[in-house]
Amino acid sequence: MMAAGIQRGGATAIWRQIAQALEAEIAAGITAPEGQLQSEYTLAERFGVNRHTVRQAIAHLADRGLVRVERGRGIFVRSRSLDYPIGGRTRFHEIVRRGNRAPSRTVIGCEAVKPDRKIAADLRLNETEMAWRIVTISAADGSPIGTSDHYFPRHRFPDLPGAMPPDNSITTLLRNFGIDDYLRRWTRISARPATAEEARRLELKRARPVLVTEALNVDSDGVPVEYGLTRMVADRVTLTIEH
Amino acid sequence: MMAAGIQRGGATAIWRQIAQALEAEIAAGITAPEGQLQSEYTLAERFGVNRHTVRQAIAHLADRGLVRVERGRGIFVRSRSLDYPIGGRTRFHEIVRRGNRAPSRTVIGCEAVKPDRKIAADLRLNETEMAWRIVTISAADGSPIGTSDHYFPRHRFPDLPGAMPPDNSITTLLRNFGIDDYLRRWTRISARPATAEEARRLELKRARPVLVTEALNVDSDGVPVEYGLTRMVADRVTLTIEH
DNA sequence: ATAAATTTGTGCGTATGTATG
DNA sequence: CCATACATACGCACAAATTTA
Repeated sequence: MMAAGIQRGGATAIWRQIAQALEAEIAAGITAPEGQLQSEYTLAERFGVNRHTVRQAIAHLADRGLVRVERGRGIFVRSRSLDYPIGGRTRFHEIVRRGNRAPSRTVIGCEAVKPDRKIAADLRLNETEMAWRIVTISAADGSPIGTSDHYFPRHRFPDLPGAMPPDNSITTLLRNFGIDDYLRRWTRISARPATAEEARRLELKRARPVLVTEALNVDSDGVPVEYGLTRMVADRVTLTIEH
Repeated sequence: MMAAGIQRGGATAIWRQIAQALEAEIAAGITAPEGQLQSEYTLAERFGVNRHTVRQAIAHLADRGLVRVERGRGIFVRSRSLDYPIGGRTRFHEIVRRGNRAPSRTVIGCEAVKPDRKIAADLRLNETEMAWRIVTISAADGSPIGTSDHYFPRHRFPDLPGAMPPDNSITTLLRNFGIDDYLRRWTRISARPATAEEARRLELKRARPVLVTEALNVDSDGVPVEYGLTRMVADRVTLTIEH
């Protein structure tokens, strides 16, 4: 039984000392984000205490959002999530760069479709008009952040697939059609577990929750130019809004 | 085998006709929100098609968020979720009433606590200052929408528990302390599966996702008066933001 | 497909030290 | 000094979820 720096009968409770020790290890990067901690049993042995005492410490860390406990699997370090400000000018590449991470976007599909009624209404398309749908995966430092369906009115962007810039930036794409600036008019946010397909795209092992955001972008005249349906990995982003 | 209005070899695929038929039934309220659809096998028999064809239709409805498929349990109609606008003046009671539903808030806990460092910083409290924490459950038409931890600086609200209005409205509570108006400065949004305790409070059967929102409210002088941590049932609300 | 092993969740009982009245 | 309450800590047993063999 190695005490491992634990002081019994001192002023601070044993479980608090353990919580502090584990927090320090996480802060120091000894246990990486999304990495797994030792099991409760192992930690109890290591600190020379009962498993309940370790559990008390872990519960405290979980409450504070530092770790995530999964029954039957283990204890995992929560990765510091990307701060994703949503506002009138929301630009994926800018946001990720501001978080000191490298943005990238992959196009996994591009086709002309007859849009859903609701989407057509948002884009002010009539029954016969078509839309381009571009399906993408966005990542920060290579780790997938979200997958999006972008809809554009086809009549305004005749050869959209050919105008796609190398970095797949929406901002650059719209600029190629003479739209120098665009604004986000509204955003709707909900959440649900990822589907199997989404889990595959976003490199999730299980059906973790995704934040589902719908947003409408308009040009400087207020005319809709893009409708986007994005599913973001809830564990990897925090949406922020300044009012 | 009853065809039940299905046209074979027509212009529209059979699965689309089935999807439309089911959508119409949901819209007409024949299957209530959160109610269970017939099983895939039963539907297949009813429409006189193969179960795979029904599955195609159901998958389409699930994609559009009209139904939720739970393996081993069945197909459930998603209840039309409450539109919850988030902005500078966000008031729970007003929002729910605007959705033509009856708001209610239950207090399940009220105590003086030493706030977390992060919360203390947001409320501009020093190490020694205490905060009131009021734990509530908010509901629309009796159906729980979310559960919140509200933090208030104690020095500014000496006898806060005694000043709680009958309807537990935060707006009225603050008015009782001379704060006629307050504004939301920012909101942070993430999502995760509900904990067991949250599932109990929110009347969820399993760990469905909750939208976790943190928000800071300030008075007309910009001084923080309330920090709120709310966990909302993702299936029952859609957050909306106008930019 | 099944079984075994691993890991967390929960409950009960016991014991100790500290603070309060 | 005693009674009570509370937080802390340990031990054992089993349930439930997940992974591995």
